[in-house]
Amino acid sequence: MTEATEIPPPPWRRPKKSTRQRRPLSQELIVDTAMRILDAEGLDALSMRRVALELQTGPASLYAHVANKDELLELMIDRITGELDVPVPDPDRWQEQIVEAGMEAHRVWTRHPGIARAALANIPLGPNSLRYSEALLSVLRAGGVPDERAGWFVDRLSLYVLADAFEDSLHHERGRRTEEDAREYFEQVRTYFHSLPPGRFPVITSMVDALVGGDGDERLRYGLELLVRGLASYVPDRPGTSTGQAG
Amino acid sequence: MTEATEIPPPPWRRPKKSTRQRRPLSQELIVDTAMRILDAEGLDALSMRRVALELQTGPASLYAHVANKDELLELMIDRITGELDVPVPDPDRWQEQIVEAGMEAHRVWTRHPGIARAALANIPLGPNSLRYSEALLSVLRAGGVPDERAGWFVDRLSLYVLADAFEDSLHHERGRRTEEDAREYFEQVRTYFHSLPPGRFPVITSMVDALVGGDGDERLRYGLELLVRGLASYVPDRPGTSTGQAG
DNA sequence: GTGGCGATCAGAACATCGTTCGTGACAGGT
DNA sequence: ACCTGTCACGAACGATGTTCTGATCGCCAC
Repeated sequence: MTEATEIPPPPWRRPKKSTRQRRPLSQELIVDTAMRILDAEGLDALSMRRVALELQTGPASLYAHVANKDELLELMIDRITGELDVPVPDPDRWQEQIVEAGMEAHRVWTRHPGIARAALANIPLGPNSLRYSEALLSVLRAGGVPDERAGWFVDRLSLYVLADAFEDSLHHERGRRTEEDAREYFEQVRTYFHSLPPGRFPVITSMVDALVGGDGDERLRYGLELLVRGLASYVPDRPGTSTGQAG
Repeated sequence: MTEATEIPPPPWRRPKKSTRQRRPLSQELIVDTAMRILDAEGLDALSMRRVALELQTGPASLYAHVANKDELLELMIDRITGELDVPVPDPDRWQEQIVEAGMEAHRVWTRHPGIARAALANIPLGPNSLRYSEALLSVLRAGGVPDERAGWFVDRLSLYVLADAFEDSLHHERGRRTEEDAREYFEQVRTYFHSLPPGRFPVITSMVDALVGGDGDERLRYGLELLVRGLASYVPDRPGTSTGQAG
């Protein structure tokens, strides 16, 4: 009948040393709870009220520890950035390392659905973000990329990765949740392309398969490879190294 | 006392031929009004209530002509896509043409602040979008890009351009509106980078200028050039053509 | 000319949201 | 033992998108 986890402590059993009876409610606890909601139900379900409810309190209580929802999101973003593994620079594999870092970053961002949108709103300056940027720049420098090219590259790279993650979350939001739904949606697009008048759209109708083929991961990787190969075209040749950029 | 624009027509002066006394309220009129609000005050100010208010009616009236806000946004997006100029394929200049097309698309999207976010949510299939994709694919085909590469490329390209426009609108939303604000913000970031401990962030602190230099347009163009040069590395050499992709 | 019908309009309401106001309770210093 | 200031939180404010329910209007058949 009674739930073991819910009953309040008996009044005669006052905790000694004046431990607060009220739940101590800290910024960290709020972020914890928000992360749990985000991961389980997505950004749409993450409201201040929802977090407060989960903590069995009112919405106003949160504002003592967090300025507003935007600040809460920023705190969450830096925590997520801490999940990113940073590669150890290997001069001979810098292109693969960048591509793999991009793939992994995308994996991490989509694991917390919708938050990528908030990550686009600011230049990431938290400690974890700095650590991550430092690592990527090290990989590029080891690869012989000139500084002026490398600096902007990490900016463009993370913009691209975040955008793809955000796009995924938007599609998710629009009902295309499972891999099956996505396939079905793509199939609709394919048949629509096939139904177009070839006279007016000669190119599209002649390359439908090239347009709708491939899943999200393949497209993501392709874009990363475009960026990296583009960057490689700015790298002066080192003796004894073949970058394979003319293919 | 009485305002000339507000007084109703006198009852005895009934318009002939049964011209509707009520404003005829059509889908096109709704999109017109929504575009006006969007351009003047941004996506945040664009609510169904605001559109209805502008049309001197209630919010519910709009739903007879538009399924919901998402559909209204889609209609606006296709109309905006119609503003995009399409290049005439020139095989010798395809790389510049793609870069310029990207720059111009970004200009158009940022002219309607915030709407890029909605454009990311769906594969664009309206008539204007198809016309635009057809044109870009023609440029790529003229340049000798293999179909499998070209198909995904337009997808990645528009993702990148839309993401940059969306990012701009987010920064705009966060108060960094004028060119002056942006410069000030960048200056803050520069001094923050300079204040970092060089022991822990040797790479970042040694290339601050390369990180924070340049304005939005330069960065946008750089990313476009990365993508195009990356794509060029997949294009088989044509005799008598120098693509300049090495160094 | 007139009656009726279907499309169009719009007021009110519902369930949300982020955020703020004001009040209450508790802890620690004096 | 009182006082003070910080923290907690119910209630409320002004928004939002959308739906329900009538009311109203124009057109067409008769």
